Amino acid sequence: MGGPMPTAPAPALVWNVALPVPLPRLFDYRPAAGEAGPGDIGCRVRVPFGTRELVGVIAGIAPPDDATPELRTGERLDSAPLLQGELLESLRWLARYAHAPLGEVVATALPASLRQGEPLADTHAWGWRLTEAGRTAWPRLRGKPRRLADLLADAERDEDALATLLEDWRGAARALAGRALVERFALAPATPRAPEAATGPVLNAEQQQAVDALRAAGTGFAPFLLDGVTGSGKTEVYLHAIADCLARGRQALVLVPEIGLTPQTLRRFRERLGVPVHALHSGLGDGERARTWAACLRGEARVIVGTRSAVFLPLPAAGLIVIDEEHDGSFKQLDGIRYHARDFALVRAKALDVPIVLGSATPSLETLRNASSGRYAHLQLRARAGVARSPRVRVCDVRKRPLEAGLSPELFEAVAATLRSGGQALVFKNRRGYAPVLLCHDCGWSAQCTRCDAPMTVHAGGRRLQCHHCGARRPAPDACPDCGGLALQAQGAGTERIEEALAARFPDVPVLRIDRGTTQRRDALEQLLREFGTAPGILVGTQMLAKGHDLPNLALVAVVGVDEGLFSADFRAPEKLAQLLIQVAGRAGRAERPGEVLLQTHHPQHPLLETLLNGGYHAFAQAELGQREAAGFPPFAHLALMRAEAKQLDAAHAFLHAAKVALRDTGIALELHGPLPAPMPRRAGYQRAQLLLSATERRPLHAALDAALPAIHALPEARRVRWSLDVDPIDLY
DNA sequence: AGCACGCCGACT
DNA sequence: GTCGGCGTGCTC
Repeated sequence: MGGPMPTAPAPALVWNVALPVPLPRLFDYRPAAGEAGPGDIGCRVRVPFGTRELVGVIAGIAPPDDATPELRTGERLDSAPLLQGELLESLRWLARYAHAPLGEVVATALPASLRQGEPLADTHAWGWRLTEAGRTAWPRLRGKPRRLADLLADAERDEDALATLLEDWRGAARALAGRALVERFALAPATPRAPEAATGPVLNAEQQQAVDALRAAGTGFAPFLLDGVTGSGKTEVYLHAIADCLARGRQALVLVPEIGLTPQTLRRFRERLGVPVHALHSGLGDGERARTWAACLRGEARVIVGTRSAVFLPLPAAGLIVIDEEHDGSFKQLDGIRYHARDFALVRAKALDVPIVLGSATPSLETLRNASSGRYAHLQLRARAGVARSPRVRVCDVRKRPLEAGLSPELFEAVAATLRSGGQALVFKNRRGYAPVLLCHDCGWSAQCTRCDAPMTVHAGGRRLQCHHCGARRPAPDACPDCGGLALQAQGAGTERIEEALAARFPDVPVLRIDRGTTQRRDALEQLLREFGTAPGILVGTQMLAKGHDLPNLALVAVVGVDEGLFSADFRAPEKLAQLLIQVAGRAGRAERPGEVLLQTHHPQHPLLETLLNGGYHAFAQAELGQREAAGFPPFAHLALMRAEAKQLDAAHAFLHAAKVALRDTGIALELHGPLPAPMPRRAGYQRAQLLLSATERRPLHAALDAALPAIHALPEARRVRWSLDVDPIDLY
């Protein structure tokens, strides 16, 4: 550069660091000590960034770039890479696919403690023992500390053992540790206790064929669709495949939907596999999450059952990936980096060169198409395993019928008959609250949220209003704010009102409502269902009840909210409704007697219902794929949705318009729709608009985004809005 | 995204 | 006379 003498000699190599900031580039640092080398890639570093300090991951090493004004130094935190080989490469793939900075992708993949720079958790189990002082003092102790000390006087005990021997021992342990009478010490690497592997039921012919097919495919990358009706025993097939994987000394990862990771599921895996099974779900604390992550990285965790985020676990000895209920919507993350765990799992399986099994009774249309095109091997289980039989489905035409809380006389009668015969009934309505709308019968006024373009939902038996989109709450008015009249009426029915109506009609049996309002905590649902038992009774609930949790005495499933799903603007609504109906119907008739399903609708002749009922899910899927092809929707087109929100609608529009111009200027052929107002144009006080990108091939879509995004990031309009890009959006909302 | 710098209103 | 509003500019 000529000029004055440089202050420090330029290092031979610098670190290219991925930082958790929404800037689409890496940042260069030089090591505070020593030389940068290829072994640093995947290690975390703590670096100064502007006025603050951040933790990032070394994504590369390179000679310093002359254009970079001045280098600052960073401190390496790991002696060995945390992200190595396949995982780091897969995360790079995800960053390119989502058009997101690698640093943000890495930040979503790492557990919080690692993201903050804490050392890799140790995976030791912990034991407790008496100290010298404790040996002398314990006979003088009283109460719970005494009982703990008694146990420890016999022998050192690990924490699992203490938990079974003495309830709430931790308080006592902490108190005694404070007086230096007991101490905690590290045991060998944690091995959650595993019972002896139990043998499962004998497989039926189809299950055996599926297991054989998985075996025959070998150990390399091979995607399978395990397409099996509810109750056909998909889990047995997974268990055999996992056992084979364990026998080869490899790790197995099982992804399940958010509500699928019940204690029942875990118990079944633990009992049958005879190895420790690690669970990873949103209810876990930071510490446990970090320990599971470390146990995976060290290869100590052999089987991991987890929800969406488990797809980011390091699997140095991977042998198999299973995605249960692959169609489930909870595999798609809706904020931040919008990844789809099923799709990312496929990428990882390919990179890891291991088989992957996608299981579902109602596979997504994308997956079905991949199966029929031969990209996935298609394994089918058509028969219900064991004694269970398929339920009888009845469509109940409610046109011109008198409804009470949205329930028809036929529905009440079916519930009554079920209770008389000693069974349980489930009434399913996909709307929580008391009623979806509060309406003035005199002037037509309805309660709207002040911050969203949406009506407020009536709650608490009519006393409270709540917005399901922004969470706003206020008491329901006694008189109409517009005309002062007293003719306010709750219109329509949610689960609360249905519960009320059923409880009034059937006062002698328990009526249990299950929705987000009644089950805040993770184990609350378990607890409620346990108390509900198997005696005659009525369950009322939303989605939450569509699967999981065995209800052996469930004889009737009545679906009340069918019509809302039939006429939704969302192109995936028919698919979601069909999956829901099949899943809910699958809940009935698990025991010896066939169950009954009642669908209440104003549109008994709707093609979706006719196809689904006469031909089953696959007939529906065929028809729906035809519709998607005709309309140019996925899987026959690839979409990306650019969303923008701002206090002023103009700002959101101006940004999206500028982005559209930038995309068009790339010269790459692409369909651009918009900017359009979002389906709910105002939410939580923000005006929202969107731009839809569509192409028949994936390549031009990504090429155009790659070419245009740097300019879009730099747009002056971008500073005045909050914007995001969702590649392969799950819905257009 | 943070965070600092910078230039205009209602308070001790 | 200051505390603080959020516009805009930058981060190796």
